[in-house]
Amino acid sequence: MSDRSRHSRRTPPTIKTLADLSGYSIGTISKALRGSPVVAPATKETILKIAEEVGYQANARGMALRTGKTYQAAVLMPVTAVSDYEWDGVEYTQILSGLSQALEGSEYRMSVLTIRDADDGLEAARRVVDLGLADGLIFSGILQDDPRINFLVDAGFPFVSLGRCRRELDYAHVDVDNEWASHAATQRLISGGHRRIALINPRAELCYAADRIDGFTRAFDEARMIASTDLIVGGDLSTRFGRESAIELSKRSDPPTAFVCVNESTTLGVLSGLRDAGMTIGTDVDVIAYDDINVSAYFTPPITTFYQPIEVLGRTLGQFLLKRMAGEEPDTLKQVFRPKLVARQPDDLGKKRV
Amino acid sequence: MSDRSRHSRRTPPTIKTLADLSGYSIGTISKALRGSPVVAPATKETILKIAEEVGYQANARGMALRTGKTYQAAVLMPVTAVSDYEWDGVEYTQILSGLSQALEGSEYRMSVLTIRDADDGLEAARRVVDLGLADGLIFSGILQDDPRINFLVDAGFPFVSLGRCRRELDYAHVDVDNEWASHAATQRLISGGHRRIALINPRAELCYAADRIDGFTRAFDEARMIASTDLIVGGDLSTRFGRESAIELSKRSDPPTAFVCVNESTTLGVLSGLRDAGMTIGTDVDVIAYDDINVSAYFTPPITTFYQPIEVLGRTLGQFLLKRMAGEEPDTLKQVFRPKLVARQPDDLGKKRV
DNA sequence: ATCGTCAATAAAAACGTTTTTATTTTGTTT
DNA sequence: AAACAAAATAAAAACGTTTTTATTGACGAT
Repeated sequence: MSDRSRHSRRTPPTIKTLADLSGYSIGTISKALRGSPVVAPATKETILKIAEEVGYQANARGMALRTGKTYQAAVLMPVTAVSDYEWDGVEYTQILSGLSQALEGSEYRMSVLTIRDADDGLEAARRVVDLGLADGLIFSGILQDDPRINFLVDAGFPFVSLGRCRRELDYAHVDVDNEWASHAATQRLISGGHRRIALINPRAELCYAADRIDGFTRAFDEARMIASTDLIVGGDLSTRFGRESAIELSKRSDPPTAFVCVNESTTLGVLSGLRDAGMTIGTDVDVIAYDDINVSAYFTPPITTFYQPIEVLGRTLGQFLLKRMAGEEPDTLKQVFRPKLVARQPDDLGKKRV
Repeated sequence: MSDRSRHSRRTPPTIKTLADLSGYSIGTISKALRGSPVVAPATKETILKIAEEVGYQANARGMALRTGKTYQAAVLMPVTAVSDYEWDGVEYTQILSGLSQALEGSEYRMSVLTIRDADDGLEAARRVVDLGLADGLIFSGILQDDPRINFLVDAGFPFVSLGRCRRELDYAHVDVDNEWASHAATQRLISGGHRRIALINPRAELCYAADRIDGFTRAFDEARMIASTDLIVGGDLSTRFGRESAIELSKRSDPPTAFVCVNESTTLGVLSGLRDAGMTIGTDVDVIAYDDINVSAYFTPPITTFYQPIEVLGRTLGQFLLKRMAGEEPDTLKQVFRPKLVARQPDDLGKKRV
């Protein structure tokens, strides 16, 4: 044991080692290991046994060179240059975690490329495709007309996006039903008697910003009311943005009585801003959030959220990507998740105040 | 342009293309590209010009096979199996971000391997070394006697750890001065008149748990007081753990008047737990935290923290790893950061209550 | 003039696979 | 028994590099 491990550290066994040991040629060894049907069952068994014995592990670099594959799945992870803005991207831990679960059994590993913005993302996607850095790609932060999607569809390169852009293209994706969630949150507040509702939204270029506005206005339309579109703000999803937005909006002549927030980071900021503006949650104002890292329950006070475990999205992304890399067509690889309502407040202040 | 790009999509230029185009042999091309001094300056220039013209990019797989290098830096990222526990690991986004900044100019890319616990981590480290999955390794969550460090030092494999174990070994690392931070926090509370101070700590196996206890007790020792070691609790660093600990500790016959928390996740939980226990921060109890994702300012109320941008740790990890992979010895590649005190509360309740 | 030295380059080997093509063996058909 | 097909395996080529070894030509010293 100690002897073998010492030997194997010296030079790990290759296909050639197996050839010498078994007497078969390296071609036959290769076929046996890959389970090709042309090799006789008895031979295959012998070879596998020897491979097992010497602890043979295929050399990824050799395979990569010959096949042109990398056995890597690349992920584009957004990072912001602004350094005092650190909640940003926390959900990526969950995505990577889910992704790695999906990739677990497969022979694929995960490679992370960081990007600063969408242009940077396109650049990275180009590198992945042109240099063959990976066999498949995952990314998020989809724009309304996302250049990465256009490029990759055009190049025929396997990818799965978290989010969908608004162009009619056939590609694999996973998404949260933002239109639905935003509609449900807004509707809940309208039912609670609210008329002036603020929507704390992502930047307008992002596709799901539009989805959320759609759901928001639909809820008002259905109630035959005028949507408070003047209370929609968009920005980076930082805690600071949430805080500043809340303070700003509260100062208006006709301020909101309720907030719909797009993620937990902004929510924390909104709560902080409202506190400073002298507003008390549940007395002066209601807040509904989208819960991305499951800590809304611990906010002061706990607030109503829509919850969708991001890890599940990550896992689905991984499963879809594996299928896509195996050659499956994108048309069946599309899934939109509906987050679950977790009601922690009545959210009916609107009634009480009237 | 369109024509060339179409051509390059067909078959990207290789060293052989350059050989044909220039009339030199592939060996000379290779040497010219790598800047070997044996090739004549004029020749080198010609070759580089042609390479530029046809947009030559070295094939990573070919290089990898020949050199045995992968040009990948692997990161072990911990993920927990428990799914409703999602704050966990948020700081990894920052680490990856910093790391990628350091790797930016280099030819190295970043590969992420997820691990469930320290054993899993050792397993992953073994795979990286034995299969040559990467040229260097980064990991955190160091145990008091960490098997990964022992293994990698023994194998002579380049790595940098975030955190240091307590064994006398020579290896590159980056760390936060937890002993100092914990001491400073405790001392501040003692100066504020507190005697019964709780320490919300990580699991005891983790090396920095011991560091924090050391600093905690040292502060008491220096004040010639008995440390409230009965108020030290350790656990996973979840929000739930913070909350449950706070509730539990508040119920004791001799409860703490102050808390020192190890990260923001537990802090949020502690605040939530204290609220439920009917305790008001700044009136009944003081809390000092270690700020990892820069949101403590938005807590209710904002609390005093020790702040160390994790991205900086990540960047340093990357810089050290590059040097280590370039063959530099570990003895100069060691750095311990002292977090910065951000005082947001007087933390002197102990005086007022007496 | 001849020999070695040096510089520049070419040629060949090697890294570990997979895949294509060639060869051998076995069994079946006539 | 000859011819052929099928099955099993061997041999060779290829993927794109780097590195080692060989070759060529020019130059200076004898």
